[in-house]
Amino acid sequence: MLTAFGHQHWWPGDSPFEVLVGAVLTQNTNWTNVEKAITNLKNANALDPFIIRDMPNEQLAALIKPSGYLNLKTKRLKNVIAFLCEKHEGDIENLKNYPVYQLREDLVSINGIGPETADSIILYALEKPTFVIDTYTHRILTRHQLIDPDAQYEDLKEYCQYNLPEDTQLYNECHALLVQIGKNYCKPKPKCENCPLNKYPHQLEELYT
DNA sequence: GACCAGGCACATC
DNA sequence: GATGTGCATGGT
Repeated sequence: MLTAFGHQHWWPGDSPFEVLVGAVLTQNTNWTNVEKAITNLKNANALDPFIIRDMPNEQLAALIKPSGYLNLKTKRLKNVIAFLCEKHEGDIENLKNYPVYQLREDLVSINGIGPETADSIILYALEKPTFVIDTYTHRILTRHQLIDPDAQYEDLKEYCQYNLPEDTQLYNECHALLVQIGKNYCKPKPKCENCPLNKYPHQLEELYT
Protein backbone atom coordinates (compact mmCIF):
# COMPACT_ATOMS: atom_id res chain seq x y z
CA MET A 1 0.00 0.00 0.00
CA LEU A 2 2.83 2.34 0.88
CA THR A 3 4.55 1.63 -2.43
CA ALA A 4 1.36 2.34 -4.34
CA PHE A 5 0.16 5.41 -2.48
CA GLY A 6 3.09 6.77 -0.47
CA HIS A 7 2.95 8.39 2.95
CA GLN A 8 -0.45 9.82 3.83
CA HIS A 9 0.75 12.26 6.55
CA TRP A 10 -2.29 11.72 8.76
CA TRP A 11 -4.04 13.20 10.63
CA PRO A 12 -4.48 16.49 8.74
CA GLY A 13 -4.59 19.17 11.44
CA ASP A 14 -2.46 21.82 13.10
CA SER A 15 -2.88 20.68 16.70
CA PRO A 16 -4.00 17.68 18.77
CA PHE A 17 -7.16 19.58 19.71
CA GLU A 18 -7.98 20.14 16.05
CA VAL A 19 -7.56 16.40 15.52
CA LEU A 20 -10.01 15.69 18.32
CA VAL A 21 -12.58 18.07 16.87
CA GLY A 22 -12.07 16.59 13.41
CA ALA A 23 -12.54 13.07 14.77
CA VAL A 24 -16.04 13.95 15.95
CA LEU A 25 -16.98 16.02 12.90
CA THR A 26 -15.90 13.35 10.41
CA GLN A 27 -18.33 10.77 11.75
CA ASN A 28 -20.09 9.38 8.67
CA THR A 29 -19.06 12.50 6.75
CA ASN A 30 -16.79 13.38 3.86
CA TRP A 31 -13.55 14.99 5.03
CA THR A 32 -13.90 17.98 2.67
CA ASN A 33 -17.08 18.95 4.54
CA VAL A 34 -15.22 18.65 7.83
CA GLU A 35 -12.49 20.97 6.54
CA LYS A 36 -15.09 23.64 5.87
CA ALA A 37 -16.42 23.33 9.41
CA ILE A 38 -12.93 23.52 10.93
CA THR A 39 -12.12 26.55 8.79
CA ASN A 40 -15.26 28.21 10.14
CA LEU A 41 -14.12 27.50 13.70
CA LYS A 42 -10.67 28.90 12.97
CA ASN A 43 -12.04 32.04 11.33
CA ALA A 44 -14.20 32.60 14.39
CA ASN A 45 -11.13 32.10 16.62
CA ALA A 46 -13.13 29.34 18.25
CA LEU A 47 -10.84 26.33 17.91
CA ASP A 48 -10.24 26.25 21.64
CA PRO A 49 -11.76 23.96 24.28
CA PHE A 50 -12.90 26.71 26.66
CA ILE A 51 -14.31 28.89 23.91
CA ILE A 52 -16.34 26.02 22.49
CA ARG A 53 -17.41 24.97 25.97
CA ASP A 54 -18.83 28.44 26.67
CA MET A 55 -20.34 28.98 23.23
CA PRO A 56 -24.13 28.79 22.79
CA ASN A 57 -25.21 25.61 20.99
CA GLU A 58 -26.85 27.57 18.18
CA GLN A 59 -23.62 29.41 17.44
CA LEU A 60 -21.54 26.23 17.45
CA ALA A 61 -24.09 24.48 15.24
CA ALA A 62 -23.91 27.31 12.72
CA LEU A 63 -20.11 27.07 12.55
CA ILE A 64 -19.99 23.31 12.07
CA LYS A 65 -22.98 23.21 9.74
CA PRO A 66 -21.01 22.10 6.63
CA SER A 67 -20.03 18.83 8.33
CA GLY A 68 -23.66 17.76 8.63
CA TYR A 69 -25.62 16.37 11.61
CA LEU A 70 -25.08 19.83 13.11
CA ASN A 71 -27.31 19.45 16.18
CA LEU A 72 -26.02 15.97 16.92
CA LYS A 73 -22.37 16.93 16.52
CA THR A 74 -22.84 20.10 18.57
CA LYS A 75 -23.86 17.93 21.53
CA ARG A 76 -21.10 15.40 20.90
CA LEU A 77 -18.41 18.08 20.68
CA LYS A 78 -19.69 19.71 23.85
CA ASN A 79 -19.65 16.34 25.61
CA VAL A 80 -16.06 15.47 24.79
CA ILE A 81 -14.89 19.02 25.47
CA ALA A 82 -16.68 19.04 28.83
CA PHE A 83 -14.73 15.89 29.69
CA LEU A 84 -11.51 17.60 28.62
CA CYS A 85 -12.18 20.84 30.52
CA GLU A 86 -13.64 19.41 33.69
CA LYS A 87 -11.36 16.44 34.19
CA HIS A 88 -8.14 17.43 32.40
CA GLU A 89 -7.95 21.22 32.68
CA GLY A 90 -8.80 21.63 29.00
CA ASP A 91 -5.33 20.44 28.06
CA ILE A 92 -5.26 17.48 25.71
CA GLU A 93 -1.62 16.84 26.62
CA ASN A 94 -2.78 15.79 30.09
CA LEU A 95 -4.55 12.81 28.54
CA LYS A 96 -1.17 11.36 27.60
CA ASN A 97 -0.54 10.54 31.25
CA TYR A 98 -3.04 7.69 31.09
CA PRO A 99 -2.61 4.18 29.68
CA VAL A 100 -4.41 3.44 26.40
CA TYR A 101 -6.99 1.10 27.91
CA GLN A 102 -7.96 3.72 30.50
CA LEU A 103 -8.21 6.47 27.89
CA ARG A 104 -10.34 4.31 25.64
CA GLU A 105 -12.68 3.39 28.47
CA ASP A 106 -13.09 7.04 29.47
CA LEU A 107 -13.60 8.28 25.91
CA VAL A 108 -16.10 5.58 24.94
CA SER A 109 -18.15 6.36 28.05
CA ILE A 110 -18.79 9.86 26.65
CA ASN A 111 -22.09 10.08 24.79
CA GLY A 112 -21.25 10.52 21.12
CA ILE A 113 -17.79 8.96 21.27
CA GLY A 114 -17.83 5.41 19.93
CA PRO A 115 -14.94 2.99 19.43
CA GLU A 116 -13.69 4.49 16.17
CA THR A 117 -13.75 8.10 17.34
CA ALA A 118 -12.02 7.10 20.59
CA ASP A 119 -9.33 5.16 18.75
CA SER A 120 -8.83 8.03 16.28
CA ILE A 121 -8.29 10.47 19.14
CA ILE A 122 -5.89 8.11 20.91
CA LEU A 123 -3.85 7.30 17.80
CA TYR A 124 -3.84 10.59 15.93
CA ALA A 125 -4.19 13.22 18.67
CA LEU A 126 -2.34 11.48 21.50
CA GLU A 127 0.02 9.41 19.33
CA LYS A 128 -0.45 6.24 21.30
CA PRO A 129 -0.65 2.83 19.59
CA THR A 130 -4.23 1.69 19.05
CA PHE A 131 -5.54 0.52 15.68
CA VAL A 132 -8.44 2.44 14.15
CA ILE A 133 -11.13 0.44 12.35
CA ASP A 134 -13.46 2.19 9.97
CA THR A 135 -15.96 1.29 7.24
CA TYR A 136 -13.24 0.94 4.64
CA THR A 137 -11.10 -1.34 6.79
CA HIS A 138 -14.09 -3.55 7.43
CA ARG A 139 -15.02 -3.63 3.74
CA ILE A 140 -11.49 -4.35 2.51
CA LEU A 141 -10.71 -7.08 5.03
CA THR A 142 -14.03 -8.87 4.50
CA ARG A 143 -14.04 -8.62 0.70
CA HIS A 144 -10.55 -10.08 0.61
CA GLN A 145 -11.82 -12.81 2.91
CA LEU A 146 -9.22 -12.06 5.53
CA ILE A 147 -11.85 -12.05 8.25
CA ASP A 148 -15.41 -13.22 8.82
CA PRO A 149 -17.99 -10.99 7.04
CA ASP A 150 -19.94 -10.37 10.25
CA ALA A 151 -16.85 -9.52 12.27
CA GLN A 152 -17.48 -6.69 14.72
CA TYR A 153 -15.31 -3.67 15.52
CA GLU A 154 -13.34 -5.36 18.26
CA ASP A 155 -12.76 -8.48 16.10
CA LEU A 156 -11.28 -6.36 13.29
CA LYS A 157 -9.17 -4.38 15.72
CA GLU A 158 -7.82 -7.54 17.30
CA TYR A 159 -7.04 -8.99 13.86
CA CYS A 160 -5.06 -5.93 12.82
CA GLN A 161 -3.19 -5.55 16.08
CA TYR A 162 -2.37 -9.27 16.25
CA ASN A 163 -0.90 -9.21 12.74
CA LEU A 164 1.10 -6.01 13.06
CA PRO A 165 3.83 -4.98 15.48
CA GLU A 166 2.58 -2.47 18.05
CA ASP A 167 3.84 0.77 16.59
CA THR A 168 2.12 4.14 16.56
CA GLN A 169 3.55 5.29 13.26
CA LEU A 170 2.73 1.98 11.58
CA TYR A 171 -0.87 2.01 12.84
CA ASN A 172 -1.15 5.63 11.71
CA GLU A 173 0.07 4.96 8.18
CA CYS A 174 -1.72 1.64 7.76
CA HIS A 175 -5.15 2.96 8.63
CA ALA A 176 -4.66 6.06 6.48
CA LEU A 177 -3.62 3.88 3.55
CA LEU A 178 -6.61 1.57 4.00
CA VAL A 179 -8.86 4.62 3.79
CA GLN A 180 -7.07 5.76 0.65
CA ILE A 181 -7.52 2.33 -0.95
CA GLY A 182 -11.12 2.20 0.18
CA LYS A 183 -12.00 5.60 -1.25
CA ASN A 184 -10.59 4.66 -4.64
CA TYR A 185 -11.33 0.97 -5.01
CA CYS A 186 -13.69 -0.36 -2.38
CA LYS A 187 -17.06 1.31 -2.86
CA PRO A 188 -20.07 0.13 -0.85
CA LYS A 189 -21.93 -1.18 -3.86
CA PRO A 190 -19.42 -2.94 -6.08
CA LYS A 191 -19.93 -2.31 -9.75
CA CYS A 192 -21.19 -5.57 -11.21
CA GLU A 193 -21.37 -4.73 -14.90
CA ASN A 194 -18.49 -7.07 -15.71
CA CYS A 195 -19.94 -10.00 -13.83
CA PRO A 196 -20.43 -12.99 -16.20
CA LEU A 197 -23.74 -13.79 -14.52
CA ASN A 198 -25.17 -10.66 -16.13
CA LYS A 199 -25.36 -12.57 -19.41
CA TYR A 200 -28.01 -14.80 -17.91
CA PRO A 201 -31.63 -14.19 -16.91
CA HIS A 202 -32.16 -12.94 -13.40
CA GLN A 203 -34.13 -15.97 -12.34
CA LEU A 204 -32.29 -18.51 -10.26
CA GLU A 205 -34.20 -21.44 -11.75
CA GLU A 206 -33.25 -20.35 -15.25
CA LEU A 207 -29.56 -20.25 -14.36
CA TYR A 208 -29.77 -24.02 -13.93
CA THR A 209 -31.43 -24.75 -17.25
C1' DG B 1 -32.12 12.66 -8.63
C1' DA B 2 -29.49 8.92 -6.48
C1' DC B 3 -25.66 7.72 -4.06
C1' DC B 4 -22.04 8.39 -0.89
C1' DA B 5 -19.12 10.19 3.02
C1' DG B 6 -12.87 8.50 7.84
C1' DG B 7 -20.36 6.71 13.19
C1' DC B 8 -23.18 6.70 17.00
C1' DA B 9 -27.13 6.14 20.12
C1' DC B 10 -31.37 4.49 20.77
C1' DA B 11 -35.64 1.63 19.94
C1' DT B 12 -37.28 -2.69 19.00
C1' DC B 13 -37.43 -7.45 18.36
C1' DG C 1 -27.29 -9.56 20.83
C1' DA C 2 -28.55 -8.51 16.41
C1' DT C 3 -30.86 -5.41 13.37
C1' DG C 4 -33.13 -1.02 11.85
C1' DT C 5 -33.45 3.96 11.94
C1' DG C 6 -32.59 8.99 12.50
C1' DC C 7 -29.27 12.32 12.18
C1' DA C 8 -27.83 16.67 7.61
C1' DT C 9 -24.69 18.69 4.50
C1' DG C 10 -22.15 18.90 0.12
C1' DG C 11 -19.71 16.52 -3.80
C1' DT C 12 -20.01 13.39 -7.81
